[in-house]
Amino acid sequence: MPLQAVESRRLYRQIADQIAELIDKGEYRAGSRLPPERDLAKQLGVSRPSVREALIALEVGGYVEVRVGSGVYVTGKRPVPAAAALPEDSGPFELIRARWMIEGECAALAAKNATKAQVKAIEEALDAMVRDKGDNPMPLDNDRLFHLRIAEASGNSALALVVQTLWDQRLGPLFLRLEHHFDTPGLWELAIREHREVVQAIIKKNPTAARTAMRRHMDQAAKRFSASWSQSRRRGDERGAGTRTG
Amino acid sequence: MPLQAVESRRLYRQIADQIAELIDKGEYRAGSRLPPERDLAKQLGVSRPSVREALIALEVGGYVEVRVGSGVYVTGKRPVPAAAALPEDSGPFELIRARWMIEGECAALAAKNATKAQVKAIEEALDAMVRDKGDNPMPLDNDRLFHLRIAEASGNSALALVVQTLWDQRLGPLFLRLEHHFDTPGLWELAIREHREVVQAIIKKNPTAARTAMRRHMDQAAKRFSASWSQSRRRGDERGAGTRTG
DNA sequence: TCTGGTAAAGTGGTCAGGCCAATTCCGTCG
DNA sequence: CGACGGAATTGGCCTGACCACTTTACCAGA
Repeated sequence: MPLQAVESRRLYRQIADQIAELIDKGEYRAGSRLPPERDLAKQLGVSRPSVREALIALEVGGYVEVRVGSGVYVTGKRPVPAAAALPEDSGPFELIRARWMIEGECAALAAKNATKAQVKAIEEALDAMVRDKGDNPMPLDNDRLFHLRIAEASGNSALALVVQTLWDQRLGPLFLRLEHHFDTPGLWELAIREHREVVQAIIKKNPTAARTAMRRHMDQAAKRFSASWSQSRRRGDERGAGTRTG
Repeated sequence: MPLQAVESRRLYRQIADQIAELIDKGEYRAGSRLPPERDLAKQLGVSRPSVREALIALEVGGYVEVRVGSGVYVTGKRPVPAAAALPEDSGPFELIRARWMIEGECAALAAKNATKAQVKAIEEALDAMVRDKGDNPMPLDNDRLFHLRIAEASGNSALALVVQTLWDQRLGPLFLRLEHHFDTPGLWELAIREHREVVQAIIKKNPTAARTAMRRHMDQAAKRFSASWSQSRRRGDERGAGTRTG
Protein backbone atom coordinates (compact mmCIF):
# COMPACT_ATOMS: atom_id res chain seq x y z
CA MET A 1 0.00 0.00 0.00
CA PRO A 2 2.46 2.65 -1.09
CA LEU A 3 -0.23 5.24 -1.58
CA GLN A 4 -1.76 7.34 1.15
CA ALA A 5 -5.32 8.42 1.43
CA VAL A 6 -4.30 11.83 2.66
CA GLU A 7 -2.53 12.56 -0.58
CA SER A 8 -4.76 15.12 -2.20
CA ARG A 9 -3.27 15.05 -5.67
CA ARG A 10 -5.20 12.93 -8.04
CA LEU A 11 -4.20 9.35 -8.18
CA TYR A 12 -3.12 9.25 -11.77
CA ARG A 13 -0.63 12.03 -11.11
CA GLN A 14 0.90 10.23 -8.19
CA ILE A 15 1.26 7.11 -10.28
CA ALA A 16 2.68 9.02 -13.21
CA ASP A 17 5.22 10.72 -10.96
CA GLN A 18 6.13 7.42 -9.45
CA ILE A 19 6.71 5.80 -12.81
CA ALA A 20 8.57 8.83 -14.11
CA GLU A 21 10.79 8.65 -11.09
CA LEU A 22 11.56 5.01 -11.76
CA ILE A 23 12.50 5.94 -15.29
CA ASP A 24 14.69 8.79 -14.14
CA LYS A 25 16.35 6.57 -11.63
CA GLY A 26 17.29 4.22 -14.43
CA GLU A 27 15.02 1.47 -13.22
CA TYR A 28 13.59 1.32 -16.72
CA ARG A 29 16.01 2.36 -19.42
CA ALA A 30 15.26 4.05 -22.71
CA GLY A 31 13.70 1.66 -25.16
CA SER A 32 12.88 -0.92 -22.55
CA ARG A 33 9.37 -2.10 -21.83
CA LEU A 34 7.41 -1.29 -18.73
CA PRO A 35 5.56 -4.02 -16.87
CA PRO A 36 2.04 -4.75 -18.15
CA GLU A 37 -0.70 -2.44 -16.97
CA ARG A 38 -2.20 -5.23 -14.92
CA ASP A 39 1.06 -5.91 -13.14
CA LEU A 40 1.70 -2.24 -12.49
CA ALA A 41 -1.77 -1.94 -11.03
CA LYS A 42 -1.24 -4.83 -8.69
CA GLN A 43 2.25 -3.71 -7.82
CA LEU A 44 1.14 -0.19 -6.94
CA GLY A 45 -2.03 -1.28 -5.24
CA VAL A 46 -4.35 0.61 -7.57
CA SER A 47 -6.77 -0.28 -10.29
CA ARG A 48 -5.96 -0.67 -13.93
CA PRO A 49 -7.94 2.39 -15.09
CA SER A 50 -5.83 4.53 -12.79
CA VAL A 51 -2.65 3.08 -14.22
CA ARG A 52 -3.98 3.70 -17.70
CA GLU A 53 -4.68 7.32 -16.88
CA ALA A 54 -1.16 7.72 -15.56
CA LEU A 55 0.30 6.13 -18.68
CA ILE A 56 -1.74 8.45 -20.86
CA ALA A 57 -0.41 11.40 -18.92
CA LEU A 58 3.11 10.11 -19.44
CA GLU A 59 2.39 9.48 -23.09
CA VAL A 60 1.21 13.00 -23.88
CA GLY A 61 4.19 14.16 -21.87
CA GLY A 62 6.42 12.22 -24.22
CA TYR A 63 7.89 9.94 -21.59
CA VAL A 64 6.59 6.68 -22.96
CA GLU A 65 5.18 5.21 -26.13
CA VAL A 66 2.29 2.76 -26.10
CA ARG A 67 2.16 -0.03 -28.64
CA VAL A 68 -1.06 -1.98 -28.72
CA GLY A 69 -0.75 -5.64 -28.03
CA SER A 70 2.91 -5.24 -27.28
CA GLY A 71 3.49 -3.02 -24.29
CA VAL A 72 4.52 0.38 -23.01
CA TYR A 73 8.01 1.49 -23.93
CA VAL A 74 10.23 4.19 -22.50
CA THR A 75 11.09 6.76 -25.12
CA GLY A 76 14.18 7.98 -23.36
CA LYS A 77 13.97 11.40 -24.91
CA ARG A 78 13.22 13.77 -22.14
CA PRO A 79 12.71 17.00 -24.06
CA VAL A 80 13.44 19.20 -21.09
CA PRO A 81 11.05 18.31 -18.23
CA ALA A 82 8.07 19.86 -19.93
CA ALA A 83 7.91 23.25 -18.36
CA ALA A 84 8.09 23.23 -14.64
CA ALA A 85 5.34 25.17 -12.97
CA LEU A 86 4.94 27.41 -10.02
CA PRO A 87 3.70 25.79 -6.81
CA GLU A 88 0.04 26.31 -6.03
CA ASP A 89 0.56 28.36 -2.94
CA SER A 90 2.80 30.99 -4.42
CA GLY A 91 1.20 34.32 -5.00
CA PRO A 92 1.59 36.36 -8.14
CA PHE A 93 3.78 38.83 -6.34
CA GLU A 94 6.71 36.49 -6.19
CA LEU A 95 6.45 36.16 -9.92
CA ILE A 96 6.32 39.88 -10.46
CA ARG A 97 9.24 40.34 -8.12
CA ALA A 98 11.31 37.87 -10.11
CA ARG A 99 10.43 39.66 -13.29
CA TRP A 100 11.34 42.96 -11.67
CA MET A 101 14.82 41.67 -11.18
CA ILE A 102 15.35 39.75 -14.39
CA GLU A 103 13.58 41.95 -16.87
CA GLY A 104 15.23 44.99 -15.39
CA GLU A 105 18.58 43.54 -16.34
CA CYS A 106 17.23 42.48 -19.71
CA ALA A 107 16.24 46.03 -20.44
CA ALA A 108 19.65 47.28 -19.40
CA LEU A 109 21.41 44.72 -21.58
CA ALA A 110 19.07 45.50 -24.44
CA ALA A 111 19.97 49.16 -24.18
CA LYS A 112 23.58 48.13 -24.51
CA ASN A 113 23.38 45.41 -27.12
CA ALA A 114 20.20 45.70 -29.17
CA THR A 115 20.58 45.79 -32.94
CA LYS A 116 18.50 48.14 -35.03
CA ALA A 117 16.29 45.29 -36.17
CA GLN A 118 15.66 44.28 -32.59
CA VAL A 119 14.73 47.80 -31.59
CA LYS A 120 12.34 47.90 -34.50
CA ALA A 121 10.77 44.61 -33.38
CA ILE A 122 10.24 46.02 -29.92
CA GLU A 123 8.59 49.13 -31.28
CA GLU A 124 6.32 47.04 -33.44
CA ALA A 125 5.12 45.06 -30.44
CA LEU A 126 4.34 48.29 -28.65
CA ASP A 127 2.46 49.64 -31.66
CA ALA A 128 0.43 46.46 -31.86
CA MET A 129 -0.45 46.86 -28.23
CA VAL A 130 -1.66 50.40 -28.80
CA ARG A 131 -3.68 49.31 -31.78
CA ASP A 132 -5.40 46.35 -30.13
CA LYS A 133 -5.97 47.76 -26.69
CA GLY A 134 -9.71 47.57 -27.21
CA ASP A 135 -9.93 43.90 -28.09
CA ASN A 136 -10.22 41.48 -25.31
CA PRO A 137 -7.40 38.97 -25.31
CA MET A 138 -5.09 40.80 -27.67
CA PRO A 139 -3.29 43.38 -25.52
CA LEU A 140 -2.05 40.65 -23.24
CA ASP A 141 -0.52 38.78 -26.17
CA ASN A 142 1.19 41.91 -27.36
CA ASP A 143 2.29 42.72 -23.86
CA ARG A 144 3.96 39.36 -23.75
CA LEU A 145 5.53 39.92 -27.13
CA PHE A 146 6.93 43.27 -26.03
CA HIS A 147 8.66 41.84 -23.00
CA LEU A 148 9.91 38.83 -24.93
CA ARG A 149 11.50 40.95 -27.62
CA ILE A 150 13.30 43.07 -25.10
CA ALA A 151 14.66 39.92 -23.53
CA GLU A 152 15.78 38.70 -26.93
CA ALA A 153 17.47 42.02 -27.57
CA SER A 154 19.55 41.49 -24.46
CA GLY A 155 21.64 39.18 -26.59
CA ASN A 156 21.40 36.40 -24.04
CA SER A 157 19.06 33.67 -25.18
CA ALA A 158 19.03 32.09 -21.75
CA LEU A 159 17.53 35.25 -20.32
CA ALA A 160 14.98 35.28 -23.12
CA LEU A 161 14.10 31.74 -22.19
CA VAL A 162 13.63 32.72 -18.57
CA VAL A 163 11.37 35.63 -19.40
CA GLN A 164 9.29 33.39 -21.59
CA THR A 165 9.03 30.78 -18.88
CA LEU A 166 7.92 33.28 -16.28
CA TRP A 167 5.40 34.80 -18.60
CA ASP A 168 3.93 31.43 -19.37
CA GLN A 169 3.18 30.98 -15.70
CA ARG A 170 0.35 33.40 -16.18
CA LEU A 171 -1.40 30.63 -18.01
CA GLY A 172 -1.64 28.70 -14.77
CA PRO A 173 -5.00 28.25 -13.13
CA LEU A 174 -4.17 30.71 -10.39
CA PHE A 175 -3.88 33.67 -12.65
CA LEU A 176 -6.71 32.96 -15.00
CA ARG A 177 -9.24 34.16 -12.50
CA LEU A 178 -7.53 37.48 -12.14
CA GLU A 179 -6.73 38.48 -15.64
CA HIS A 180 -10.12 39.80 -16.56
CA HIS A 181 -9.74 42.39 -13.83
CA PHE A 182 -7.15 43.99 -16.04
CA ASP A 183 -9.49 44.78 -18.84
CA THR A 184 -10.13 48.26 -17.66
CA PRO A 185 -9.13 50.46 -20.59
CA GLY A 186 -7.41 53.01 -18.41
CA LEU A 187 -5.01 50.48 -17.03
CA TRP A 188 -3.78 49.49 -20.46
CA GLU A 189 -3.19 53.13 -21.19
CA LEU A 190 -0.90 53.36 -18.19
CA ALA A 191 0.93 50.17 -19.07
CA ILE A 192 1.55 51.44 -22.57
CA ARG A 193 2.98 54.66 -21.24
CA GLU A 194 5.38 52.74 -19.03
CA HIS A 195 6.39 50.58 -21.95
CA ARG A 196 7.14 53.65 -23.99
CA GLU A 197 9.58 54.89 -21.40
CA VAL A 198 11.46 51.61 -21.54
CA VAL A 199 11.68 51.78 -25.30
CA GLN A 200 12.98 55.32 -25.27
CA ALA A 201 15.73 54.42 -22.84
CA ILE A 202 16.73 51.52 -25.07
CA ILE A 203 16.80 53.73 -28.14
CA LYS A 204 19.00 56.20 -26.30
CA LYS A 205 21.27 53.30 -25.36
CA ASN A 206 20.98 54.21 -21.71
CA PRO A 207 21.14 50.98 -19.70
CA THR A 208 20.54 52.55 -16.33
CA ALA A 209 17.46 54.40 -17.47
CA ALA A 210 16.16 51.29 -19.19
CA ARG A 211 16.55 49.22 -16.04
CA THR A 212 14.86 51.88 -13.94
CA ALA A 213 11.98 52.23 -16.36
CA MET A 214 11.40 48.50 -16.50
CA ARG A 215 11.50 48.16 -12.75
CA ARG A 216 9.04 50.98 -12.38
CA HIS A 217 6.78 49.22 -14.84
CA MET A 218 6.92 46.11 -12.69
CA ASP A 219 6.21 48.05 -9.53
CA GLN A 220 3.16 49.55 -11.13
CA ALA A 221 2.06 46.17 -12.41
CA ALA A 222 2.33 44.84 -8.88
CA LYS A 223 0.16 47.67 -7.62
CA ARG A 224 -2.45 47.08 -10.28
CA PHE A 225 -2.42 43.38 -9.52
CA SER A 226 -2.64 44.06 -5.84
CA ALA A 227 -5.99 45.77 -6.19
CA SER A 228 -7.74 42.92 -7.97
CA TRP A 229 -5.92 40.41 -5.79
CA SER A 230 -7.16 41.56 -2.41
CA GLN A 231 -10.49 42.08 -4.03
CA SER A 232 -10.94 38.55 -5.26
CA ARG A 233 -9.30 36.77 -2.36
CA ARG A 234 -10.51 37.77 1.04
CA ARG A 235 -8.90 35.08 3.08
CA GLY A 236 -5.56 36.44 2.01
CA ASP A 237 -2.44 35.58 3.96
CA GLU A 238 0.28 35.84 1.34
CA ARG A 239 3.61 35.64 2.94
CA GLY A 240 5.15 37.85 0.34
CA ALA A 241 8.60 36.50 0.98
CA GLY A 242 11.01 37.90 -1.50
CA THR A 243 8.29 40.16 -2.67
CA ARG A 244 9.40 43.20 -0.85
CA THR A 245 11.31 45.61 -2.91
CA GLY A 246 14.99 46.27 -2.78
CA MET B 1 -22.39 6.83 -33.58
CA PRO B 2 -20.04 9.69 -34.34
CA LEU B 3 -16.95 7.55 -34.15
CA GLN B 4 -15.70 5.26 -36.84
CA ALA B 5 -14.12 1.90 -36.46
CA VAL B 6 -11.59 2.58 -39.17
CA GLU B 7 -10.09 5.36 -37.11
CA SER B 8 -6.87 3.86 -35.91
CA ARG B 9 -5.85 6.51 -33.43
CA ARG B 10 -6.72 5.69 -29.91
CA LEU B 11 -10.13 6.71 -28.78
CA TYR B 12 -9.06 9.11 -26.10
CA ARG B 13 -7.09 11.12 -28.64
CA GLN B 14 -10.06 11.40 -30.96
CA ILE B 15 -12.22 12.56 -28.11
CA ALA B 16 -9.61 15.01 -26.90
CA ASP B 17 -9.23 16.47 -30.36
CA GLN B 18 -12.97 16.73 -30.70
CA ILE B 19 -13.31 18.59 -27.42
CA ALA B 20 -10.34 20.79 -28.19
CA GLU B 21 -11.95 21.66 -31.49
CA LEU B 22 -15.16 22.63 -29.79
CA ILE B 23 -13.17 24.87 -27.50
CA ASP B 24 -11.32 26.44 -30.38
CA LYS B 25 -14.54 26.99 -32.24
CA GLY B 26 -15.83 28.94 -29.28
CA GLU B 27 -18.44 26.37 -28.39
CA TYR B 28 -17.06 26.44 -24.88
CA ARG B 29 -15.50 29.72 -23.86
CA ALA B 30 -12.61 30.30 -21.53
CA GLY B 31 -13.65 29.89 -17.93
CA SER B 32 -16.86 28.12 -18.80
CA ARG B 33 -17.67 24.63 -17.66
CA LEU B 34 -17.78 21.60 -19.88
CA PRO B 35 -20.71 19.20 -19.70
CA PRO B 36 -20.36 16.50 -17.04
CA GLU B 37 -18.28 13.50 -17.97
CA ARG B 38 -21.35 11.33 -18.06
CA ASP B 39 -23.12 13.63 -20.48
CA LEU B 40 -20.08 13.93 -22.71
CA ALA B 41 -19.82 10.16 -22.80
CA LYS B 42 -23.42 9.74 -23.86
CA GLN B 43 -23.22 12.63 -26.29
CA LEU B 44 -20.14 11.25 -28.02
CA GLY B 45 -21.28 7.67 -27.85
CA VAL B 46 -18.36 6.43 -25.77
CA SER B 47 -17.84 5.29 -22.23
CA ARG B 48 -16.97 7.49 -19.31
CA PRO B 49 -13.46 6.10 -18.82
CA SER B 50 -12.63 7.09 -22.38
CA VAL B 51 -13.92 10.58 -21.78
CA ARG B 52 -11.88 10.73 -18.60
CA GLU B 53 -8.74 9.72 -20.46
CA ALA B 54 -9.37 12.43 -23.01
CA LEU B 55 -9.92 15.00 -20.28
CA ILE B 56 -6.68 13.97 -18.61
CA ALA B 57 -4.85 14.40 -21.89
CA LEU B 58 -6.38 17.85 -22.23
CA GLU B 59 -5.52 18.62 -18.63
CA VAL B 60 -1.84 17.80 -18.90
CA GLY B 61 -1.92 19.73 -22.14
CA GLY B 62 -3.23 22.69 -20.21
CA TYR B 63 -6.47 23.06 -22.10
CA VAL B 64 -8.77 22.45 -19.17
CA GLU B 65 -8.74 22.48 -15.43
CA VAL B 66 -10.55 19.83 -13.41
CA ARG B 67 -12.12 20.74 -10.10
CA VAL B 68 -13.39 17.87 -8.04
CA GLY B 69 -17.04 17.90 -7.25
CA SER B 70 -17.53 20.93 -9.43
CA GLY B 71 -16.69 20.25 -13.04
CA VAL B 72 -14.21 20.64 -15.87
CA TYR B 73 -13.39 24.19 -16.85
CA VAL B 74 -11.83 25.61 -19.97
CA THR B 75 -8.64 27.48 -19.27
CA GLY B 76 -8.77 29.24 -22.62
CA LYS B 77 -5.02 29.27 -22.78
CA ARG B 78 -3.95 27.33 -25.74
CA PRO B 79 -0.41 26.63 -26.60
CA VAL B 80 1.19 25.64 -23.34
CA PRO B 81 4.57 26.46 -24.80
CA ALA B 82 5.55 23.22 -23.13
CA ALA B 83 9.07 23.65 -22.03
CA ALA B 84 10.74 26.23 -24.09
CA ALA B 85 14.27 25.30 -24.95
CA LEU B 86 17.41 27.16 -25.69
CA PRO B 87 18.06 27.79 -29.38
CA GLU B 88 20.61 25.53 -30.99
CA ASP B 89 23.14 28.21 -31.68
CA SER B 90 23.40 29.58 -28.17
CA GLY B 91 26.52 28.67 -26.36
CA PRO B 92 26.68 27.54 -22.76
CA PHE B 93 28.18 30.83 -21.75
CA GLU B 94 24.95 32.68 -22.15
CA LEU B 95 23.40 30.19 -19.81
CA ILE B 96 26.13 30.56 -17.26
CA ARG B 97 25.92 34.31 -17.54
CA ALA B 98 22.19 34.21 -16.84
CA ARG B 99 22.79 32.01 -13.85
CA TRP B 100 25.53 34.38 -12.69
CA MET B 101 22.95 37.08 -12.47
CA ILE B 102 19.96 35.17 -11.16
CA GLU B 103 21.62 32.79 -8.75
CA GLY B 104 23.71 35.59 -7.37
CA GLU B 105 20.53 37.33 -6.30
CA CYS B 106 19.11 34.05 -5.05
CA ALA B 107 22.09 33.60 -2.79
CA ALA B 108 21.74 37.13 -1.49
CA LEU B 109 18.04 36.66 -0.80
CA ALA B 110 18.73 33.31 0.81
CA ALA B 111 21.22 34.94 3.15
CA LYS B 112 18.48 37.34 4.13
CA ASN B 113 15.46 35.06 4.27
CA ALA B 114 16.50 31.44 4.69
CA THR B 115 14.95 29.50 7.55
CA LYS B 116 17.01 27.16 9.64
CA ALA B 117 15.50 24.15 7.94
CA GLN B 118 16.39 25.58 4.55
CA VAL B 119 19.98 26.20 5.59
CA LYS B 120 20.14 22.65 6.79
CA ALA B 121 18.79 21.38 3.47
CA ILE B 122 21.47 23.35 1.64
CA GLU B 123 24.19 21.90 3.82
CA GLU B 124 22.86 18.42 3.26
CA ALA B 125 23.08 18.85 -0.48
CA LEU B 126 26.66 19.99 -0.13
CA ASP B 127 27.49 17.03 2.09
CA ALA B 128 25.96 14.65 -0.41
CA MET B 129 28.11 16.19 -3.07
CA VAL B 130 31.24 15.67 -1.03
CA ARG B 131 30.27 12.11 -0.32
CA ASP B 132 29.43 11.13 -3.89
CA LYS B 133 32.13 12.98 -5.71
CA GLY B 134 33.62 9.74 -6.88
CA ASP B 135 30.53 8.30 -8.50
CA ASN B 136 29.88 9.17 -12.03
CA PRO B 137 26.51 10.84 -12.45
CA MET B 138 25.90 11.65 -8.82
CA PRO B 139 27.84 14.84 -8.14
CA LEU B 140 25.98 16.59 -10.92
CA ASP B 141 22.65 15.67 -9.37
CA ASN B 142 23.78 16.95 -6.02
CA ASP B 143 25.20 20.05 -7.63
CA ARG B 144 21.79 20.71 -9.09
CA LEU B 145 20.16 20.04 -5.76
CA PHE B 146 22.48 22.48 -4.03
CA HIS B 147 21.66 25.33 -6.36
CA LEU B 148 17.98 24.50 -6.30
CA ARG B 149 17.79 24.59 -2.55
CA ILE B 150 19.48 27.93 -2.38
CA ALA B 151 16.95 29.24 -4.86
CA GLU B 152 14.16 27.85 -2.74
CA ALA B 153 15.63 29.46 0.33
CA SER B 154 15.36 32.80 -1.39
CA GLY B 155 11.70 32.66 -0.46
CA ASN B 156 10.63 33.39 -4.00
CA SER B 157 9.28 30.33 -5.74
CA ALA B 158 9.38 32.02 -9.11
CA LEU B 159 13.14 32.37 -8.80
CA ALA B 160 13.36 28.73 -7.80
CA LEU B 161 11.42 27.86 -10.91
CA VAL B 162 13.80 29.87 -13.05
CA VAL B 163 16.88 28.22 -11.59
CA GLN B 164 15.32 24.84 -12.18
CA THR B 165 14.48 25.72 -15.77
CA LEU B 166 17.97 26.91 -16.52
CA TRP B 167 19.50 23.88 -14.94
CA ASP B 168 17.33 21.58 -16.97
CA GLN B 169 18.77 23.08 -20.11
CA ARG B 170 21.88 21.08 -19.39
CA LEU B 171 19.90 18.05 -20.50
CA GLY B 172 19.83 19.47 -24.01
CA PRO B 173 21.89 17.80 -26.70
CA LEU B 174 24.46 20.56 -26.71
CA PHE B 175 25.60 20.04 -23.18
CA LEU B 176 25.54 16.32 -22.92
CA ARG B 177 28.71 16.06 -24.93
CA LEU B 178 30.57 18.31 -22.59
CA GLU B 179 29.60 17.09 -19.22
CA HIS B 180 31.93 14.17 -19.09
CA HIS B 181 34.80 16.57 -19.36
CA PHE B 182 33.92 17.63 -15.89
CA ASP B 183 34.61 14.34 -14.31
CA THR B 184 38.10 15.24 -13.34
CA PRO B 185 38.20 14.72 -9.59
CA GLY B 186 40.15 17.90 -8.97
CA LEU B 187 37.51 20.06 -10.57
CA TRP B 188 34.81 18.77 -8.29
CA GLU B 189 37.04 19.57 -5.38
CA LEU B 190 37.24 23.17 -6.50
CA ALA B 191 33.52 23.41 -7.09
CA ILE B 192 32.85 22.09 -3.61
CA ARG B 193 35.13 24.67 -2.10
CA GLU B 194 33.28 27.43 -3.92
CA HIS B 195 29.99 26.02 -2.75
CA ARG B 196 31.19 26.06 0.79
CA GLU B 197 31.94 29.75 0.62
CA VAL B 198 28.41 30.44 -0.51
CA VAL B 199 26.99 28.41 2.34
CA GLN B 200 29.08 30.19 4.91
CA ALA B 201 27.95 33.58 3.69
CA ILE B 202 24.34 32.43 3.91
CA ILE B 203 24.86 31.14 7.44
CA LYS B 204 26.36 34.46 8.42
CA LYS B 205 23.34 36.15 6.90
CA ASN B 206 25.57 38.27 4.76
CA PRO B 207 23.75 38.89 1.47
CA THR B 208 26.55 40.79 -0.22
CA ALA B 209 29.09 38.10 0.51
CA ALA B 210 26.69 35.41 -0.60
CA ARG B 211 26.09 37.14 -3.89
CA THR B 212 29.79 37.64 -4.45
CA ALA B 213 30.59 34.03 -3.63
CA MET B 214 27.93 32.71 -5.95
CA ARG B 215 29.06 34.95 -8.77
CA ARG B 216 32.63 33.83 -8.28
CA HIS B 217 31.47 30.25 -8.45
CA MET B 218 29.81 30.99 -11.76
CA ASP B 219 32.86 32.72 -13.11
CA GLN B 220 34.96 29.72 -12.23
CA ALA B 221 32.41 27.39 -13.76
CA ALA B 222 32.61 29.41 -16.94
CA LYS B 223 36.36 29.07 -16.96
CA ARG B 224 36.20 25.34 -16.42
CA PHE B 225 33.63 25.03 -19.13
CA SER B 226 35.69 27.17 -21.41
CA ALA B 227 38.54 24.72 -21.38
CA SER B 228 36.53 21.72 -22.48
CA TRP B 229 34.56 23.90 -24.84
CA SER B 230 37.39 25.16 -26.99
CA GLN B 231 38.82 21.72 -26.78
CA SER B 232 35.81 19.90 -28.18
CA ARG B 233 34.77 22.55 -30.65
CA ARG B 234 37.48 23.79 -32.90
CA ARG B 235 35.36 25.73 -35.32
CA GLY B 236 34.34 27.99 -32.47
CA ASP B 237 32.70 31.28 -33.21
CA GLU B 238 30.65 31.98 -30.13
CA ARG B 239 29.31 35.45 -30.27
CA GLY B 240 29.31 35.67 -26.54
CA ALA B 241 26.81 38.48 -26.51
CA GLY B 242 25.68 39.19 -23.03
CA THR B 243 28.37 36.89 -21.86
CA ARG B 244 30.89 39.45 -21.05
CA THR B 245 31.06 40.47 -17.50
CA GLY B 246 29.34 43.21 -15.58
C1' DT C 1 -37.90 38.71 6.72
C1' DC C 2 -33.40 37.24 7.15
C1' DT C 3 -29.97 33.99 8.65
C1' DG C 4 -28.07 29.74 9.56
C1' DG C 5 -27.38 25.05 9.01
C1' DT C 6 -28.46 20.76 6.94
C1' DA C 7 -30.10 17.59 3.48
C1' DA C 8 -30.05 16.47 -1.26
C1' DA C 9 -28.45 16.66 -5.88
C1' DG C 10 -24.63 17.04 -8.97
C1' DT C 11 -20.00 15.86 -10.33
C1' DG C 12 -15.46 13.99 -10.47
C1' DG C 13 -12.43 9.89 -8.38
C1' DT C 14 -11.71 5.25 -8.12
C1' DC C 15 -12.54 0.48 -8.38
C1' DA C 16 -13.84 -4.34 -10.10
C1' DG C 17 -14.40 -7.35 -13.69
C1' DG C 18 -15.21 -8.41 -18.26
C1' DC C 19 -14.75 -8.88 -23.43
C1' DC C 20 -12.39 -7.66 -27.76
C1' DA C 21 -8.39 -6.79 -30.95
C1' DA C 22 -3.66 -6.52 -31.90
C1' DT C 23 0.79 -8.50 -31.12
C1' DT C 24 3.99 -11.89 -29.83
C1' DC C 25 5.58 -16.41 -28.91
C1' DC C 26 6.19 -21.11 -29.86
C1' DG C 27 5.28 -25.60 -31.51
C1' DT C 28 3.94 -28.03 -35.57
C1' DC C 29 3.73 -29.18 -40.24
C1' DG C 30 5.39 -28.95 -44.95
C1' DC D 1 14.90 -25.03 -42.23
C1' DG D 2 11.09 -22.05 -42.94
C1' DA D 3 6.24 -21.02 -43.11
C1' DC D 4 1.94 -21.57 -40.87
C1' DG D 5 -1.37 -21.40 -37.08
C1' DG D 6 -3.03 -21.34 -32.54
C1' DA D 7 -2.39 -19.97 -27.69
C1' DA D 8 -0.74 -16.61 -24.48
C1' DT D 9 0.18 -11.90 -23.65
C1' DT D 10 -1.09 -7.18 -23.65
C1' DG D 11 -3.41 -2.94 -24.52
C1' DG D 12 -8.34 -0.88 -25.79
C1' DC D 13 -12.70 -0.19 -24.36
C1' DC D 14 -17.03 -0.99 -21.88
C1' DT D 15 -20.58 -1.56 -17.93
C1' DG D 16 -21.87 -0.55 -13.51
C1' DA D 17 -21.04 0.63 -9.08
C1' DC D 18 -19.63 3.22 -4.84
C1' DC D 19 -17.24 7.08 -2.62
C1' DA D 20 -15.84 12.05 -1.62
C1' DC D 21 -16.27 16.57 -2.49
C1' DT D 22 -19.03 20.81 -4.06
C1' DT D 23 -22.85 23.19 -4.95
C1' DT D 24 -27.56 24.11 -4.42
C1' DA D 25 -32.01 24.24 -2.25
C1' DC D 26 -34.81 24.11 1.48
C1' DC D 27 -36.41 24.59 6.03
C1' DA D 28 -36.15 25.85 10.89
C1' DG D 29 -34.98 29.33 14.06
C1' DA D 30 -33.97 34.14 15.28
